[in-house]
Amino acid sequence: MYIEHIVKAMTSNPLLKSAAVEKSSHLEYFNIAVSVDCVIFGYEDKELKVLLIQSDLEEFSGLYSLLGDLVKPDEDLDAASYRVLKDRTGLDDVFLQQVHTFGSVNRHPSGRVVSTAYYSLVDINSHKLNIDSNDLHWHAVKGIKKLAFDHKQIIETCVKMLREQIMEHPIVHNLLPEKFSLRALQELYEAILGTPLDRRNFRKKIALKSWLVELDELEEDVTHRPGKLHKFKTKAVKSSVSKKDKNFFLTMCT
Amino acid sequence: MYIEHIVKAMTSNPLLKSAAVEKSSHLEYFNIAVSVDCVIFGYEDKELKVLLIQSDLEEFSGLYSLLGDLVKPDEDLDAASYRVLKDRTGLDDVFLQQVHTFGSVNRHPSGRVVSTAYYSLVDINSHKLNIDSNDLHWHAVKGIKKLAFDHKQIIETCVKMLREQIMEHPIVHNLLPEKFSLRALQELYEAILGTPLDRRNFRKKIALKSWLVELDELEEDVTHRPGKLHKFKTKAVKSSVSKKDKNFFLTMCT
DNA sequence: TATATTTGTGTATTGAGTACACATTAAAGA
DNA sequence: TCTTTAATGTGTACTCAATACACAAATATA
Repeated sequence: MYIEHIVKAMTSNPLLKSAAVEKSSHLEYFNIAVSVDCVIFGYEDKELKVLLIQSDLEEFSGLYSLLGDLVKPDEDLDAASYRVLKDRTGLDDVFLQQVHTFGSVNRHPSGRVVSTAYYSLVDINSHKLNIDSNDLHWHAVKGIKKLAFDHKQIIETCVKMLREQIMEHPIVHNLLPEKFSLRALQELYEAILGTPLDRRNFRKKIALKSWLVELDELEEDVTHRPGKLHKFKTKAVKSSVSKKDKNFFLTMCT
Repeated sequence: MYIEHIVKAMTSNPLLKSAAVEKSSHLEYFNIAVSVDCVIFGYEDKELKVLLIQSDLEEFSGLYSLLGDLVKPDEDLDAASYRVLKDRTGLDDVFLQQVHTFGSVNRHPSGRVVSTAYYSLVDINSHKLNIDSNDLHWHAVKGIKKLAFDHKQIIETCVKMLREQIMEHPIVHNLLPEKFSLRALQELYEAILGTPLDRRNFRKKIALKSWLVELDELEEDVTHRPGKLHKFKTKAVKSSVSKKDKNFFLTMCT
């Protein structure tokens, strides 16, 4: 993994070592690397998945880690996360949301790295998706046990954020094909929330959002009564990408 | 301001400059400084205030900025924010909440600094509060115009977060004296939310939270009918400090 | 044509959010 | 001490969202 190579290279760099030892110099304050980690969620087989890569750090041999990289000196923090996403998946028309910054001293075994976590939702079956390495794999979030670094905690934090946001914004639109049944949408919500939902109440709630349009088409290849297909309104999807104002708290007493 | 001195010192450091120029070296990735900025809120004269310091950067002469500092190589990110708070105010028993990390390339004129913002609520009139410098002043949030760096945006982001959280958690407890009237509490909420509230509905809503105990004492020194005094339950206050689980989103259909 | 499986729909209940008005209390001043 | 002033303290009606829950209609398959 790129970031790990670099860190290894740096911590063995005599210039840096001497700088770190030279306590009276203010240079020591630059001896912290800044990185981004992307929690890229997908959805397959009725499970929420996350894209992980085999760690190539000795300390974490056999473990997986998130996709991340050091931020370049002339690169905005947000831009770094888009670059990682683009480089790793070929996707660049997806929203990325900053979640939290992790900065424990010992979170990285090879040196001090402060990392900002972003999450994103991508279509595992998109034709645009282009996984660039055999080391990359989709893992069911539920089945994740031990990961490199503090990446398990990062994923947990992002899942929490994701759960908070899916009822407010139609961000899940690219976890499904363009046309989908309400059942498929409900299964997706259940997978993300990790809890079963009542069908009638779920439909009522979704209808209230007016995110969807009902099509004049039916599911095919199902062994039972087919459901009507739906798709997201382009308007709703756009607003989910740009809308950052969470003023749902303004449900205050007036 | 400490952070600004250091950054000035570093960007004039020939060692660093050569490292930044040496593009083939991975050392360049350490040429990003990591800092924290604390948005320390207070409450006085029925206004939400924030603690600012006069900037000593030439570029920002005459402007105020937030309290911040570079993170030390052996210091957790969260610990750095507590250190800044403690050094600047003498307070160390206050919660600090991470809000967002700001990482635009050009946000700092003297060099690349990625900064994580935290917010905190402190009692302006606490006897423990010990403002260590004459350059430090409380400013009404509403009246803030131009600040150094992107600090105005940082404050806006933190105010947004604060507004979201005050109805979920009793975090405002140290913006008021131990004993206070419901009117005083309401004025505080109005100041934070920037909107008037209905008295009866506010009381109903607060009562529902069971954060308060009603005392057998009345306000004094008021020129009208005195209200009953209240205080926060210690239990409620403790949970506001530790509680990080925002599962209010679990109001999902079951 | 019977069976299995899923779709599609509605109502009753509860609780929160909101709008809104009047009697009570204490202090201050005439 | 009586009147004025300015705030406290309280309850009801309406709307809307959240929830629990059941049955008829549609399709595929055997």
